[in-house]
Amino acid sequence: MTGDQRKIFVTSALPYANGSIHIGHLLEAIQTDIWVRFQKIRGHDCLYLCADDAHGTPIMLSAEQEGVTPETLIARVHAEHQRDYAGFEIGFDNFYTTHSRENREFAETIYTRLNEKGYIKRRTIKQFYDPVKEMFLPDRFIRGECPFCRAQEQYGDSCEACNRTYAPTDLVNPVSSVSGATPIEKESEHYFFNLPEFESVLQDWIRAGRLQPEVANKLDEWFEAGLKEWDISRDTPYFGFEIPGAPGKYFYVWVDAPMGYFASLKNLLDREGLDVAAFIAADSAAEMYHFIGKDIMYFHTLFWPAVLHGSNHRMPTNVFVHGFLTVDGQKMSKSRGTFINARTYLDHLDPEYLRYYFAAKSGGGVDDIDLNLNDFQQRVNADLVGKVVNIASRCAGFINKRFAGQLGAVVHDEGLLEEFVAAGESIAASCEAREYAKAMRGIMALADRANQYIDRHKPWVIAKEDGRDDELQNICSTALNLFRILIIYLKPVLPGLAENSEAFLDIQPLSWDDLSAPLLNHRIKKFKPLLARVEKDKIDAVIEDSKENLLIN
RNA sequence: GGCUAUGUAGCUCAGUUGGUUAGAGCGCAGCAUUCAUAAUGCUGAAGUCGGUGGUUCAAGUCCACCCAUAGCCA
Repeated sequence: MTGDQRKIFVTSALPYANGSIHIGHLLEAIQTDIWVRFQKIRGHDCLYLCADDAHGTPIMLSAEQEGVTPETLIARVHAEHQRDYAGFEIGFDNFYTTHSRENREFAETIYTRLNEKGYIKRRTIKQFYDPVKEMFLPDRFIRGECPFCRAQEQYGDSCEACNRTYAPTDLVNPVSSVSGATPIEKESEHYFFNLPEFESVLQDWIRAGRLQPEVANKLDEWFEAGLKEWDISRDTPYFGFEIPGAPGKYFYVWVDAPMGYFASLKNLLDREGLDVAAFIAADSAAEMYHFIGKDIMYFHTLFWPAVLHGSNHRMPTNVFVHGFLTVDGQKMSKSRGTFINARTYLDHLDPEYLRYYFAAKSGGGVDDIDLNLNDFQQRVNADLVGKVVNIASRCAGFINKRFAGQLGAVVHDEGLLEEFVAAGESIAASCEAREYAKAMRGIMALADRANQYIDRHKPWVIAKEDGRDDELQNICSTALNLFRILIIYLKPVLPGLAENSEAFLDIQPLSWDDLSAPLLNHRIKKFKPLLARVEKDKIDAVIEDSKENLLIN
């Protein structure tokens, strides 16, 4: 650990304000939160921003269906999202909304700059229109027969049966899913962002950045196919920000969504009397990272960097792409009860289990991650309760009962303790690279070493022999110090376990700097179970409740 | 349909630029132990590395095709 303090800001993708947070969202939020907590515990200045993505047609229509204003809807969902994330110990520095004053300012100034530089073009296009509802229809609100395989009830952009894509006008017998009317084609003037003009800038950015190889490969494909202009406007009625100087035209939700990262940051910094420019100006020295799912790469690796560059802002330092979550090897399914909402999980299970399990399976790549429920239970119990917490559990009794909670004065095995401290380097490197699975394997290998150490010295035998009190005390104290080091390493993943452990050891919050200073001659508290085991019936209850939610909705 | 990925022991995953008998954890079996939330330690069984062909002295690792899965096609 050096004195070079980095200035970093990090985001998770904005959840859409039209539904609940589910474990798929949490995969990303947990991966991000672990990284942020890791940076903080290492002494860096790191901010974690997120917000609700509150605009677009689906939200407008949902609000209408409920008979409330979109503002009412998104305020309710915002509160719910905040609560759910907090339940999983996601430590946002700010969780804001794209429907905010700050975001409107960003959208307007960025657009105005792009327009002044000639990056915005206008063109009239033909689009499906619902004559009953009197609105243009997004592709997913048009349904019909697939032109290729003739499957019924397919969306306007692609067929779920044969997986092919097409234009909504190709659908056979199209129907508006808003009103049931047959849509008609209608002309409208749209605004386009001239993405192709940024090709060389983006190529440079990609070469300079350190994108994951899979991501770079995908980008190559898009470059080879040729970049296309991006339609950034939508016609009224639309819930969003109106485009300056264009009455009745609104920014497409994906235009102002990433700007929401900045809005959230600005909202936070304004409260603290700090200037957002230090983070977002073209010459900013701060690092900026986006954690996103593989489905929204295009927006974050092409549109967003181009928009930033075109409007005189800095570009992202990197974009970290992860895969999707499957449950027991399959897509999350409402009927199987594996479409698990954050709230449903929290009703029965400790968030730390999921945090650990996701960490144990995150390799830093774009492959999908499977939540295997059986493996989940066994892995969490074996690793966290059986290995890590057990170290404290099996030594604390001796210290408490025989030495009134007082730790020994001498480290019984200096070499082992040094080995634990030294392992921090590679664990930190893995965390930095988001290879949490590797980090967890390293930590569990240390936990094995600690248990072997206890087995080798058999405190329960020494305890029965006269005149060996110092030895007993020092062995148990050493093991507890090994445990303390493991807790430092696990703290970004398991803040709750860390907090319980700090209370048990009766110490201040641990940080990476505490590694090399062992606890000696120190009085600890009575040991209480630091983490309960995962019970099978609780997992079953989550699945059952997830099925029930299906019936209610 | 095109593209980018993924497919390794029952389960979840590692496998660097191709090179001796393919690794780990969980689970399982046996033994030991009883300090600990039936936790721990030791030993062991278990894989024709998705399939078929090919390149090579040598391929889980390279090439072609095929199959399955995920995402993207703005």
